[in-house]
Amino acid sequence: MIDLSADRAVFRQLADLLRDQIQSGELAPGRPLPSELRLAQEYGLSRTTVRQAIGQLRTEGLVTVDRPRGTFVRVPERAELVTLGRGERVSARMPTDAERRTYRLAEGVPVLVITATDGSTTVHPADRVQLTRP
Amino acid sequence: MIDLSADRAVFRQLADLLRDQIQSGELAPGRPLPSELRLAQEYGLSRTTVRQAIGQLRTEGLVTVDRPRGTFVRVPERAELVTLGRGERVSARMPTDAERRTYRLAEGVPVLVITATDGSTTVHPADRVQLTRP
DNA sequence: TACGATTTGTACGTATGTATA
DNA sequence: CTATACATACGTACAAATCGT
Repeated sequence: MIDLSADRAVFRQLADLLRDQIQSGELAPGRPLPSELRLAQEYGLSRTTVRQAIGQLRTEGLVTVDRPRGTFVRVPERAELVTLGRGERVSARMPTDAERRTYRLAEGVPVLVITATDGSTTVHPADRVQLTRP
Repeated sequence: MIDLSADRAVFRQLADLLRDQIQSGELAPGRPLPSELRLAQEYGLSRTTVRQAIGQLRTEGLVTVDRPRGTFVRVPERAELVTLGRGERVSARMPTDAERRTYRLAEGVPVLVITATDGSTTVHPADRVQLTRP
């Protein structure tokens, strides 16, 4: 399970375990993770360490927190298709805290930035938009 | 500066201050942030709280840590142009921990995922690739 | 309505390890 | 060799919101 003497940090090992359960479907989208206290007791860790592990999964966009109801496996959003115009360029980056609030972005969700030929940019939440080239 | 009685968490207020200094150019790319201990003393906070603030900026991709040299304002990478093929679709997401290691991605950097018409996908670091539609 | 239990968030502290200058 | 700086991991305490009784 978790090897205290391993090179890899304990909280990363716990994140790995939970990520595996999510990606294997053992923890399906919408399902709650065990509470932080539960995980701490289960694995004999401090709550701090458990929170580090869950924090890792949050930054990866794999789980969302509904405080104080619990932490849940993220349910994929329905993505809207946006057509890319001729000459437009696409990049992606993480939003700032302010952008996250204005776009109501969940944690661990990047934004797609489209730059038009005139230099103007538009920003799209990456979990709700997919770009197409017709 | 920092208002302990404010609604906004102290570590978020500190993150806001530092982010402002970065975005205004007061803290230019490549420049080091004050050390965690320094910031803690400067603002009368615990090192834990300072680390939370810096952690926020790390997830936003604004700073990188070169341990134990210090924490630095991220220097933008030179982006390679990748042409988008007909019918291809683009999305973005955060990499897992394993992907970050394989692609040598810095923290807070998303990946661009291109899905071809046959369903195959290719992954590009979002800080080194920009997509074009000719 | 009221209360208590649960759960996550914030903030503090300590100690130790590791790599760099 | 020493000092510095970030990483990990433990602990405590309290706040805030939700939920069931």
